[in-house]
Amino acid sequence: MLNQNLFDDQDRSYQLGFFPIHTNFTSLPFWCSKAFAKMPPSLQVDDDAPLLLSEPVFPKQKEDITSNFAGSHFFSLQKSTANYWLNDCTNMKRNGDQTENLGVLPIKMKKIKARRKVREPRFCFKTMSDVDVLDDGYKWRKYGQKVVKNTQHPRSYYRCTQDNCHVKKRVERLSEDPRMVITTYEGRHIHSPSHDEEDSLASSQLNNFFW
DNA sequence: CGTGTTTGACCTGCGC
DNA sequence: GCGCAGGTCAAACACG
Repeated sequence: MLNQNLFDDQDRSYQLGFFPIHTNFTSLPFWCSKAFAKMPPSLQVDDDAPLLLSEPVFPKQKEDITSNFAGSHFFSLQKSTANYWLNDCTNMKRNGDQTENLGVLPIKMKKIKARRKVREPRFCFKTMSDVDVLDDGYKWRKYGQKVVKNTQHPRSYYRCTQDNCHVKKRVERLSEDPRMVITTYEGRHIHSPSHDEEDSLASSQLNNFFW
């Protein structure tokens, strides 16, 4: 298994996702639902600080880790039964056909608050963009739009168009700064990005690895 | 005609 | 239990 060292059956932990972050970032991605967990103070997002992430990039090939993301910080988010872990995978490198994590720095987060209902994992990105819907390689169908209280801009709801894939995303603009787009992903894709279908077979395992 | 968007109605979770 | 707000549905509509 590619990232075997990130799985722990005894602790029932599993990978939630990876965050390649370019060097010009001014804040870390944050776990969207504050009810789930809170980042440790050193990683908390300051709402008053300028928030800028490069567009969320989802590497399709493992070579992307060492090529396209060279010089970038690269984090993985892992969930166990009781905690969230943020691993710094910046020094990940290839070793033949195997990819291994080097210099992984697990950061233990606060205990997860018990929830009444189990939800799919969510990831939230704040991106400075003129367009609302960022190209993440997947095909989405809009199924709703809602004006959220105390906000000027409507929130749009999208579903992945792939059969049997139940991933959803919400897109809204920050009321304090309309230049910022907040994109929230919910769930995991069970397929490769739509523009990458020709090598979906070869990358299917990788896709599970990354998302 | 097929596909995607719009939008009002309806459903559901949550706080009080 | 009630009311509010967020999330979803689905019919109507737009467009290529």
